[in-house]
Amino acid sequence: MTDRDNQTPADQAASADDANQPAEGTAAYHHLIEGRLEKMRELGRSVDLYPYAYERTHTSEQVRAQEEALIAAGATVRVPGRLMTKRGTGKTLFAPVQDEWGRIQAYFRLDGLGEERFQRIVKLIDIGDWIGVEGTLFRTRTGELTIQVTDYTFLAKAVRPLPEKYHDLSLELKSRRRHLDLAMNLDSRERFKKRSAIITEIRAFFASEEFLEVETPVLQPLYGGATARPFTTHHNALDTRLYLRIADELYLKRLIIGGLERVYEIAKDFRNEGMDRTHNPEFTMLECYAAWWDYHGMMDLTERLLRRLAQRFGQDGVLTYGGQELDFNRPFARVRFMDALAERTGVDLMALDDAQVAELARRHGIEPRKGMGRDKILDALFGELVEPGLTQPTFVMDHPQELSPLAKAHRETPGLVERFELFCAGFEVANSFSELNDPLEQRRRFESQKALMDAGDEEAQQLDEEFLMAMEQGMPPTGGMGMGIDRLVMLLVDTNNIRDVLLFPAMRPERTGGDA
RNA sequence: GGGCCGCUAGCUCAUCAGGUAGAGCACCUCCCUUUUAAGGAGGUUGUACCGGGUUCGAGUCCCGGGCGGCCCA
Repeated sequence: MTDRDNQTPADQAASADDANQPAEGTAAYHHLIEGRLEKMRELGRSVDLYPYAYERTHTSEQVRAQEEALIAAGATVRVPGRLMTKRGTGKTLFAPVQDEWGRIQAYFRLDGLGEERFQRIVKLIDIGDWIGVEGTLFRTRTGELTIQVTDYTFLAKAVRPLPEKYHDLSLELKSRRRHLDLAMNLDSRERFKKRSAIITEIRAFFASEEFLEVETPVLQPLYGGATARPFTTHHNALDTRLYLRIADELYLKRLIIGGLERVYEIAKDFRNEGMDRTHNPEFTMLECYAAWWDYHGMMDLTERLLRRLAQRFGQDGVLTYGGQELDFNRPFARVRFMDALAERTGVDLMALDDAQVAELARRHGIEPRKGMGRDKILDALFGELVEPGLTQPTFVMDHPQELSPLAKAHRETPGLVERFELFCAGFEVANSFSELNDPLEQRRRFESQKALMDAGDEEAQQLDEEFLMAMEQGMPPTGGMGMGIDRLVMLLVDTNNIRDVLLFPAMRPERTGGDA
């Protein structure tokens, strides 16, 4: 037992003087905080400021759901939560207590609690503090379900005040101080709980499809599986450079090679690139691989998954996104990449030579950058002309080969690969291939990627000898699919800003002044 | 990376002809035993993002930097 265990609450409050009070002149020091610390010391003379647990009987939601029975039985409930406002009328006090599920109003009366306990809640306990209220239920004159408090327990102190209650926090503070956003905005809470439910649903879906959930390395000696620039880090004990993964692909395929026939992973990937409304440097990716499947099988799987999510989280399989209704019940449209481009440009692109393709791009206001091959220009054209129009769920199939060094050549059309992307509301939701499983062809593809890198393409993929060695051991025919979870959640919660679906989006560090 | 806009009390925002900064919420004192953006009376708050410059005088004008937002690449 330490000395601290022998301290009375008053001793603890006294020690708060020197230990817990922010020094004057620091960022934490403020007259509002000072006032709260003052009251906390006073409060500490009669109650434990930081008790260890509280026996809850009901959440605010359960109280509401069971109102009738609880009132009929005259039952006592114990509900913990945060004190959100105080409305005193002299000898009474109304104060809503907020828990994870909502608020329930508590009614404190002088004649019920006695002078000391009543004055304590009125004078010493602040908005933002955590308390547990105990009492019976009734409806007020204005019809609000309320706990008539017979006793209450102080649970934790808020030394710093909550933000103003009428107006929303600025977008910046919502992201930087997510705890305040969650405390003040129940709809923000609901959005993040929905994100969690979506991911739970995805896992249930893959379980029902008999996929095995696996985990592969975040720290990788070589990065690959996507075209992107990586973050680098250093392992001290090995004295070696490591990369944060940009994709899971090359490891998941090794599992297929090893004989695990259906695997998936939901995890963070990291890409060292710009950030904007739809990009965060770390983001959550789903990848899945199934032996014996081609991209048609993956297309069917993807369609089943999206339909299930839309039925669970939308209105009978229809999502409203940005005012548009997206219907996931009907079979998804399936169009070929080149056909979609031809339709939009009025030109058969397979018949054009490289110079003609570049010229076509210029006519549509796209200036091909140096080092952009024919296929990259086609991709840029596609992004500009076709993607924004893909509102209803649409599979775009059979892309040019250069864009997809890990995809299997198209079984009928030379120069194309068996790949699809799923678009909804004008943005990409999923990307999938019939996976390349010919190690000699894979080596040639890596080598042409290396040529691109040498020519200055910083996104080109590295040649991964370990991966090739695994593939040389024999990889079954396999379908693979990747889906950006953050974008998917954006679609399902109807927001166009990735920060609304990331609890802690990347932000530039705040400079607090001085030498901080 | 470029353009435009913003940064003022703990929070959300006013103030702008360049003349010692204000509201609501929060906070403090008082009144009020069914309130709910409770109400009533009174009160406190600030390096006006940071650093330079112009000026008798700068939150306000100019320059540089920081952070954010929107749009574009």
